Amino acid sequence: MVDVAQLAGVSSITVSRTLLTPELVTPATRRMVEKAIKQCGYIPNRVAGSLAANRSRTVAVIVPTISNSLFADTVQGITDLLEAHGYHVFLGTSNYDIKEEESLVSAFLERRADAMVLTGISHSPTTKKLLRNAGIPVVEMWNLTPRPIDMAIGFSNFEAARKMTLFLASRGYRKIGFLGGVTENNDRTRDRERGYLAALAELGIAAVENRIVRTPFDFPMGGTAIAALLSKSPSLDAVFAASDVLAIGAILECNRRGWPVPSKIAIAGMDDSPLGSQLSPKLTTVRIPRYGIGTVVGEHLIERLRGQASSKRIVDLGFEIVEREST
Amino acid sequence: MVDVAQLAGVSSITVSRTLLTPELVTPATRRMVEKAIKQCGYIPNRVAGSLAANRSRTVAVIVPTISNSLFADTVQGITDLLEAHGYHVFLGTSNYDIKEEESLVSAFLERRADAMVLTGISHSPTTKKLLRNAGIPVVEMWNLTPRPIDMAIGFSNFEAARKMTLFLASRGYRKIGFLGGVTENNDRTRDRERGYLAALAELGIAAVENRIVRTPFDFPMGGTAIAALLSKSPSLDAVFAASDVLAIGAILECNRRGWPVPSKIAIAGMDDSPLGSQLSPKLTTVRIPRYGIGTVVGEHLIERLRGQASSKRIVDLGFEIVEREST
DNA sequence: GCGCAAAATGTTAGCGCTATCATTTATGGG
DNA sequence: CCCATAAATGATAGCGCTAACATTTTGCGC
Repeated sequence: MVDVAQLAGVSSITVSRTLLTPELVTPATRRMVEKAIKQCGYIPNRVAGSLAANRSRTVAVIVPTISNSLFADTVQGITDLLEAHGYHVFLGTSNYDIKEEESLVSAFLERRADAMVLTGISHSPTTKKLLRNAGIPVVEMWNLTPRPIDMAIGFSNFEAARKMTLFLASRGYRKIGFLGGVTENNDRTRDRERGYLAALAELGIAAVENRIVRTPFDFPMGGTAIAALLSKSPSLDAVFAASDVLAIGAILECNRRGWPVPSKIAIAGMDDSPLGSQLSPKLTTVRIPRYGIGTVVGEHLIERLRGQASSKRIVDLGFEIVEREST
Repeated sequence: MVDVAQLAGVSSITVSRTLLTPELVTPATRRMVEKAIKQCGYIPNRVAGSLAANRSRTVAVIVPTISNSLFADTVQGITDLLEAHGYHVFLGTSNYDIKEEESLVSAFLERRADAMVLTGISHSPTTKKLLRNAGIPVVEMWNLTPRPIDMAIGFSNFEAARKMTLFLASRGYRKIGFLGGVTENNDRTRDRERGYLAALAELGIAAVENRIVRTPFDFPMGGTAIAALLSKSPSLDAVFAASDVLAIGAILECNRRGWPVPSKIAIAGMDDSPLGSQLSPKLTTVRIPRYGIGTVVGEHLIERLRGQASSKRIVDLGFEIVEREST
């Protein structure tokens, strides 16, 4: 930077200002400096800048996985908004493990991220403590809680599952099974299971443990799980899967076995992944504002990073049941 | 850090050493310091550390997208290896746009990443210049080139497509269409198209432009594209899709329309995405060492970051044709 | 207990930038 | 043309850490 300054015949602080606050520099000077920067091939050192300014212009986002494209839209939404405001988004994946999440949070805090976005509301006590002490904006997304660390932006996974179960009942299905995720450390899938059970209770249908299967989220497991479910409870007339991945795997397994969907067994999913509408039969599911969560998270962070008190600490973005052919 | 040092009754450099090179500190002192760290809730400032040490213990990885789970395994492979060696992986997505890639490269260089991993071998001239001048290890992955910026680790997309086309011919198919990606800025899909054409030439089959459709990689486009292809060239007996996403979309469309696969039309894909083996019919495809690419990239980077000259600058990890039911 | 090498710890300077305040230069009204 | 004010630029210090070297302590053979 000193080289650039000399070449442009100004002091280094003017170079710094040309980069950070060009409106404070006379256009003529600015052009000189910009020319010198190009000539030197100067690449600003943001590590030094972050240290001096005590801010990194960096926001960390932690999602459980990127193997499943579920969170990709949300990350895109966050990125689109924040990059437009000069922030850089760093992505980490926790593999649905709160210990891994904790170590990511530490890593990002050590690198002085200006804000942090987590997926879900289940975190280790250490994670929560670290974030409360960090004094930076924190968003928990994809689920709601009355007592967020700082902000919660998402939708009620409980209500979504409850409504879908009630919807299945309204279509005449009574023996409704549940294909759930592994609930440990996954509050979204846990709330979805709770929603399913709550709906059954409202309907006066007894919950039966062997109508429930819990399995990791991947396509083959969806197939395995529905086969297991129907062999345990052959009289089921519908299955609600806590994730489209499982629902799709289940439909494909039914196709392979020649079981007609929905006449033998109705299948509903959740998340509205793009593949669902391509299957035969097309998948009934719950649409979630995946990209919207991202943009709203971004907007709130920008507000807070500008020092404004955020308008709302808890934002419910809702969901929508999409009835297609599989129910 | 000064607080920690005082509390532990040592100098700050000892605290630093306890964190960086604990083997240089007496166990007793180490325990004191660790206790003091815990007591203070001290979080090391790696921004300052990076500035002082002139290294960030950070590796940047740029992939085209995370919406398609294709690259997720590779990223996981890189991450698994590098985290084990104390490096942190930062992920960026370029959306198949070399200008976006360029700005990501700048952003990562400004943050002084210790190494950089790019997907593919097509980059803007500025990107290449920046990276050559940066003096850090650079890997281009998922494709090969005789003249990499620094290292290339992947497989020959050309050969993979050529072999698959020849394979289709060996099964008796002669009128083979091609479902390609958008070749602009995507060297992998471009090489795959070239491989398809080279195979046709070897077979003495004339390439026909209306047996080729190029489309963005998503499931619905696979369906649209195969319908378009068969309406333009109804006599096709096979289609080779440059990506499983398209092949899967195509098979689902055939299922919807009641077109039997492979008896009416055979369909082959490439990438071996997990969904392919769940479809009816199961998808014939090319298996690619997705995770393996990641680990090999990681290994080579570690070597280089330790200052060793890398064993090889170009690594061909190969591929494998997986014949299933769709051909 | 002495001397010496090795191990452990400390001192100092400086990484490259920006915040803060100081200074210089332009602007414009009387 | 002067002075008050604003705009533009500069000097200086310091962000929190580690590299490099300096010093002290320990261990050990004799």
